Amino acid sequence: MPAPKKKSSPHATEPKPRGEAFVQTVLQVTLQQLADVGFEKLSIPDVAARAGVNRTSIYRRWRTKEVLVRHALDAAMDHSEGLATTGDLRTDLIALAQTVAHFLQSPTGTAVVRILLAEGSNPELRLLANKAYGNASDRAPFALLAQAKARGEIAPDVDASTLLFTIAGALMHRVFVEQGRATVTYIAQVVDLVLKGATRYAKEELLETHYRSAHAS
Amino acid sequence: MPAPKKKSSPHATEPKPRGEAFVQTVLQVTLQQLADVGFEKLSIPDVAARAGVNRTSIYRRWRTKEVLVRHALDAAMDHSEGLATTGDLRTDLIALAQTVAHFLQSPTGTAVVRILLAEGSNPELRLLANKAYGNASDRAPFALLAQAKARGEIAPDVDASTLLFTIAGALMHRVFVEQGRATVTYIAQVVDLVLKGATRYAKEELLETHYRSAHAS
DNA sequence: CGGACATTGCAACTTTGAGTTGCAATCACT
DNA sequence: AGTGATTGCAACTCAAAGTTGCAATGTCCG
Repeated sequence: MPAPKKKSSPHATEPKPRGEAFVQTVLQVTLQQLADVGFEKLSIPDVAARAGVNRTSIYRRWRTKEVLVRHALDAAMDHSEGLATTGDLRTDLIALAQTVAHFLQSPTGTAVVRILLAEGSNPELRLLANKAYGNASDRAPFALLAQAKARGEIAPDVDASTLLFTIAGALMHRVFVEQGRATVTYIAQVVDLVLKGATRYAKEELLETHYRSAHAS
Repeated sequence: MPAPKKKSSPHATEPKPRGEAFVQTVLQVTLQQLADVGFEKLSIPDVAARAGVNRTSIYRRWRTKEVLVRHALDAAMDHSEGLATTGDLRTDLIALAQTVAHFLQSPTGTAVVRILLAEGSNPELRLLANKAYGNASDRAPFALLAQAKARGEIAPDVDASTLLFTIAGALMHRVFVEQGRATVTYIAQVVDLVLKGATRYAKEELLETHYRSAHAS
């Protein structure tokens, strides 16, 4: 008997009655609320009201606020998209930064960052938020930089995490502190800054350096 | 409301009774509490208990939590230190970043950032937090960069705020997301990254660019 | 010194909002 | 149709914020 599920009977022994829609609605609203008012101000009665359901029903499924939020975040971060790489470092970094920016500006991302910053305690929640945060950009970025470094495209003494976190920090500052949009233009500016440096046009100095090293050997 | 201080006697018309010490204690504790539990979880009864005073007394002076926090922040950001500049851009930027990092890691700074990120609404509070944030580094940094740009030390198309906010964002990420210390080493790394760029050693490409621009037209 | 004024503390009260429980209504699936 | 599970509803408990009247204490000034 084809049992992809848990029960042997072919008919749905795991009935997804109105319950499934219920769960989805509540988790959705929880995320929204999380982004809007933050973790601390989020309350189950509020979520219930906004979701158009009764508090009691929520309390019965998720005993506490923490559990509810955990499940909401869990459900929200299932879709980890692979990061397509073109081989051009600048292009790839911009694409990556766009992914991160998109995440930061989404309800989920906002919620996650708020938890990360405000919930210094609550190790369980922090862990989950960290997971969600890391999930948005996985390990791929590090591979990206390792390759670039192997190609000699970036300096060997540049720390990959410093570079990535600087970009991420710039985006966070843009979105949350300045409360501005992280446009493609802005993202490109940041990436270019970090890649080429602010002093990129001091050609004389660079040439000098080159000649010196060329003549030295 | 302002106390009726207009007395006929020329002596201390602004009496500082036990009230002054009271105010200072409460504001101090408020700041501490703000950094410890954040704005949302902060409650006047808690502050009262921690300050060893009665809630009622606090309620009478500051009607709401918002007012109390506003005054606490106001009192905390009086000392704006001038930024000494040496003329060397890298040195000055590192010094500046250290000031910012120091602020971010202080109770006041933590509180301010938490408010900035969590209190997207509350325009009044946000405004004050912004003021406190900006206060940590005033306009001096912009002058710094303007001078460097005038000297041709940095590229003319580099946006000053992008550069500064990228550094600030990197520090915020370090302190709040990674929850690590912003050491001098790390700060120098970030500043160097932003100034020189990750691709600083790709001499061939830079030379190529130079030759092209030299031979072209 | 002493009396008026202001400030703080104290205790009891009201209010608000989270969380709980028993029961009726509803839906799903046999 | 009937049975079991799920949701809604209404009334409750409980904790903590905020309020008020009054007593106690300190300060100022004649």
